[in-house]
Amino acid sequence: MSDKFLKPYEPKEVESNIYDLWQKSNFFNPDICVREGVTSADAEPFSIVLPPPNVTGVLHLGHASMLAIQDTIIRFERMRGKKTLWIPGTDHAAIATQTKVEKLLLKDGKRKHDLGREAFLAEVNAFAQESHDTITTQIKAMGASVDWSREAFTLDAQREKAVHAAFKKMYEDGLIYRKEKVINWDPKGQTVISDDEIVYETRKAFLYTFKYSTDFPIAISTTRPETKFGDTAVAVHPDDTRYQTYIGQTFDIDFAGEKLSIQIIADEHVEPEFGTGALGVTPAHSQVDYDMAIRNDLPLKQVINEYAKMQTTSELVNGLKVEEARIKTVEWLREQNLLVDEKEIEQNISTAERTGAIIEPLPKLQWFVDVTKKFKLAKSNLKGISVGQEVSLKELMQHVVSSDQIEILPDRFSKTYFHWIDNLRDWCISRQIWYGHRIPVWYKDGAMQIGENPNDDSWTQDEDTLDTWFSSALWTFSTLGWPDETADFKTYHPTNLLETGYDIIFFWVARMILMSTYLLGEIPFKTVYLHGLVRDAKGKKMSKSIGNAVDPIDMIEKYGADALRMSMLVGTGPGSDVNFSEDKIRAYKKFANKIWNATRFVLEQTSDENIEKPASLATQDQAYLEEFQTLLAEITKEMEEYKLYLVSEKLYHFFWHRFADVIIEDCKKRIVESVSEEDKKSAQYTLRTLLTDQLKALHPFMPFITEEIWQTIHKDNTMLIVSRWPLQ
RNA sequence: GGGCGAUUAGCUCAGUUGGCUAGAGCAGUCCGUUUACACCGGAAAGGUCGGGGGUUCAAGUCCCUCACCGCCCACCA
Repeated sequence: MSDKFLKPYEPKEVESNIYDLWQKSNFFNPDICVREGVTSADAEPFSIVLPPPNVTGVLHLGHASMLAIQDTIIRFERMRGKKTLWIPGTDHAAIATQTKVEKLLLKDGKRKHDLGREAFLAEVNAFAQESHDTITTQIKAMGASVDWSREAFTLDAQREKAVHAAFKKMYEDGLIYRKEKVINWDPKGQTVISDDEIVYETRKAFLYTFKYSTDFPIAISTTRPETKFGDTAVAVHPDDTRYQTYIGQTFDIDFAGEKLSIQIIADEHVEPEFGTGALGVTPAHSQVDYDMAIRNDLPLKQVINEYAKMQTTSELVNGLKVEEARIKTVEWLREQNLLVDEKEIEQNISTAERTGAIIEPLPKLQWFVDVTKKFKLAKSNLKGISVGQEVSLKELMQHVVSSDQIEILPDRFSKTYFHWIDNLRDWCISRQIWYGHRIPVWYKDGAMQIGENPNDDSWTQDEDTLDTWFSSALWTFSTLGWPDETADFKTYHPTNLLETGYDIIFFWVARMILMSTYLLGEIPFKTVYLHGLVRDAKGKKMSKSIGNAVDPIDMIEKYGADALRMSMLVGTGPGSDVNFSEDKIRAYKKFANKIWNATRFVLEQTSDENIEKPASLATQDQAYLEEFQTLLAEITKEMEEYKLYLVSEKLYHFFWHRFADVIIEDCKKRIVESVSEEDKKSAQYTLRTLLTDQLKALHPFMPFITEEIWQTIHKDNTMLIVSRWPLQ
């Protein structure tokens, strides 16, 4: 027996060595597994793409949980003999990374526009590289058996090729278009953002009721009087008896020096019970009003610019920030005796996810993906939709989930998904930032070239970049070499499992389904496993600014990666948030030590390296072995259903409370008392077999300690990582 | 306004398709260091499974309802 078992288990001394050993073996790469004969060439493939962490900094416990779940599943399938591929990578996370670097530069007094596009991007790339390196180290520390030879980045050359190909096809199918529309403008980030990047905040606001002028017949209500300089209509409900006589009339008004031409229109969307039942329509500065303007053919009048400042002919507010203009306007209304009422109300205000700025709706020329337009599907492996069939992107997204071609775990998120699609508007994909995939469109004298670089200086490329989720949406197949027809793509797509957080179901999961079904006529993955958020001990969301974020590396240093992994897995079902508990991690460190000591005892009692199966096993031993096999059968089924929260607990329970507490104690007695040589041999064989099989069964969950023990026991250069799952 | 989740031992949480005396970690009580393990073992204690109603031979588990907490979505300005 090795002397190392005489001391308590010390994860720090073994983990990095074991990871090196795995990397040297190249068994993370399925091609090597086939070459070395541990996986058969015609084995069933099993693939997962790692949700690429943003290169904005370091990994948090949520990532640790994600890596633990995926690695456990991948290791299980590898041990079952499948051709197993887990692709790692990172995400450039356009807005998030750019915002982060801008903040860092500002500390040195540097601004992005002073640097210029090229120099600024060099700064961002340097930051991204550093962040990438840290992330890579962390992924390794968790024991993740990803195939590093296939690592990808959402902004590298191969992924750019995919982005261009996707953009081109969508443009040619009329699904990508450029148009001036009212969009969500982030005045702080100086870019448009999509509907999904808006975060609503509840705030107190005043609802003002007033008339534009003394001779205007209808009072209107608004929380934003300053936008009224841009009004082109007043809308009332068609059935509202109070205003029938005015419908269709137009009023010319002097509103604090601004000439307004207000049409009275009828629109179903006006709520007669709210305020006066009359709505001042500001088509250029409200999404709702814009839609109303389109329906009623109203003119747009922009009075607020990109810096959230007024641009009016009214001297009263021109050049002021919107908040100042609001105060001025209300003062003016009061002086003119036009203000009828003001009251405090609660209001949902739109803010930008990344910068926190209040969104200013503005009319702007942007690129969009049309989600409702019908087109002919070019390729299809989808059940229920044939090649050439007319569908919309919305319908594709709905169909593959409602027809169970994609299963979402837990199931309740399917409902959330469908609801999102029902409310989905066209996806704004252009951004006025520098970091990201530049829009693959080139202009020259009014001509446009789409998707392919003309490589000619007389053409100018579009200044904007793409929404970061555009490239992420291609991830399941861009990582496999698409648009090239690679062997990897043919073998590993669709992927088997997508494991990610429920908070990005719209941003990412839905967009991947959109792109994959549209471009390939294939689902991107068969199962979506959504994990919850890791919160702090009190249930608060972890964040760096609050200072309650826990670094997984600290936990690994203290307790070992195996303990951290187990603590993230046991009892944590899909979709439920977990509160961080250091006690829980500590408990699994003790478990690792328990495994260590039980091994020591078994080795002491079974000194021969290879214990032969005795001619006859004691009845009791037979029962022990059968008990474990029964458990294994149960566990194997649950693993296939991704119920890791049950399996991990059951393995823990069996090892400690059956094997250590009962079986070892029983065998110990029989070996020490040695009633008969036959019975002793039977007990020894049982101990050894149960230990070995449990090491195998525990390996996907606690890969380091199990491999370390395996390496110590076996001198034949075999590795636990590619040993066979012990179910007979 | 709509939808969803949670409510189980002092604390943090499991409980798989309804089925034997409801589990784990931590905290806490008593005993134990005769050789696997004090990062331990043994024993005891602790729960009207949020309230109420219903279905069933049987409910923490299914249905209805109420309460409280939390999350997501939404064009009442």
